[in-house]
Amino acid sequence: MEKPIIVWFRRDLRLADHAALSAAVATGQPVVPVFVLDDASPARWRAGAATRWWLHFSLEQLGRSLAERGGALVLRRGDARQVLVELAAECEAAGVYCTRGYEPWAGDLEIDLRDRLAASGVVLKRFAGALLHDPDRLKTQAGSPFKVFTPFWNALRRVEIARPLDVPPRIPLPAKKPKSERLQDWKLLPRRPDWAGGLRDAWTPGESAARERLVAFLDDGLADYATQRNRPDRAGTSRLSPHLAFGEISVRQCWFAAKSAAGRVPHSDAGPETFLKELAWREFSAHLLHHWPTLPDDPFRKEFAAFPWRPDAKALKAWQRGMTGYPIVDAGMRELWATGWMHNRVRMIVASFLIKDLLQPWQDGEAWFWDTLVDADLANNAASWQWVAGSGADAAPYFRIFNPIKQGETFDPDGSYVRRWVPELAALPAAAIHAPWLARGDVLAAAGVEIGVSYPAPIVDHGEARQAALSAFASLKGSSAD
DNA sequence: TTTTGAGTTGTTCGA
DNA sequence: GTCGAACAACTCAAA
Repeated sequence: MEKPIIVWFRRDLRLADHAALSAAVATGQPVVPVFVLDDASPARWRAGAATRWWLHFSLEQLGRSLAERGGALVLRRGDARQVLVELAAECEAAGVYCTRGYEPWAGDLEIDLRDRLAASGVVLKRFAGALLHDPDRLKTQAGSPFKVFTPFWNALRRVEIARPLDVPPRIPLPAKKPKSERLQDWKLLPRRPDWAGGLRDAWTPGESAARERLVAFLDDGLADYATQRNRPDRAGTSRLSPHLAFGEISVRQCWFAAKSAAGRVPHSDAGPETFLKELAWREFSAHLLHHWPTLPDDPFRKEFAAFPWRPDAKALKAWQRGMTGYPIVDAGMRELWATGWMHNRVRMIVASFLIKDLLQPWQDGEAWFWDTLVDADLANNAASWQWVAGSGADAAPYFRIFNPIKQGETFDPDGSYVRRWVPELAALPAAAIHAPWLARGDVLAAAGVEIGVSYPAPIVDHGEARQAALSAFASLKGSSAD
């Protein structure tokens, strides 16, 4: 009897463009697909609550897709290294195949696993698949990793990106099927209270939904993406982020799909170009994290370690709950809480508000996003928070402080985004909705709004907060380096 | 080695 | 109302 190959699924919950799975099938040997619920990652970066919700359904889908092709997904819990060594012995596997991970702990974990498997004669093979290109092979002419996006982008578009692979038609079962735990027993879904109703309404996890989302976006989002992506009141973004975060669709599939769609939109390439650039930002963040593993915890620019934050549990709580008194900020935070996702433009606004208006450490915002986002991705999350804080690679300059009123008026001009997520302001006219505390008394009364009662008064005065932030950032200048 | 040009997403102020 | 400059230097990447 031929020895099986174990395919270790991680953040690559798909069958298409899965090099490890395709290679395993190509050996002609039986295949044992396994997912290990691994809490070996540092406690701070364990899967958050929204991530666990998504994972449940994504695994359910993956199991079904494998079964349709003759395979059977095995679920196990524990330290992945130990679990995989045991499973390999149990089913007398010849090898373990997986997609390489780039989180700070992933490399060491894979090497350790390789050594442990080798001790019992089992080979570990790692395949690329999480990114467009190998982070160790995209360097400046001087041989160092890029720290600035534009040259990174120029270099990325010059390299050849591997074409996506097809789904293997059949997944051959081993003669003796290894035991699997039951997904329900993992208790990934919330109960008492079941807060996931908004997530269920907003999302369909899984590979086939991911592919449908991509097709729908190419059809009616891509052409106008460059302008519409900034409008939280419209469906102008791709909404692919959670699917990408779980690897239900690969970034290479997205890349090539957008490129070929671009050829069909000859009048303008701004939309496709902007989308490719966004994929490149994801890539840039992943490469940064690969080369600077402390990115999620420590400021990339060391002088920011001396920043005079003013940690304040009440301010943080008001921000988390969407009770800051700034409608565009509160709308974003409530959209996040309800659906596990927030529009990209609004992410920048709420992050700028937490960091620069409330002077809360960016790590607190990062941790909240990590727990609440269905698309939580260590690299994107860390790099983006540091970008807003000004402490990151190629970051926003410190004097760039978003004005939450102006941002609301520009990107949610008729207030429909705010009305949707902050219903207590829904009856206000557009002219008043982004700064209700400035509205005339009769306008507020007619809309049934009482500032400080039915909706909070602004937690800070933006003008004053802006000045305080500018001087806080200016104070860094003198206190450099030591 | 030294030099040079450039650097995602903003806001405010004054002419 | 519109427009350009200032906001702050500094580091990066390439020539």
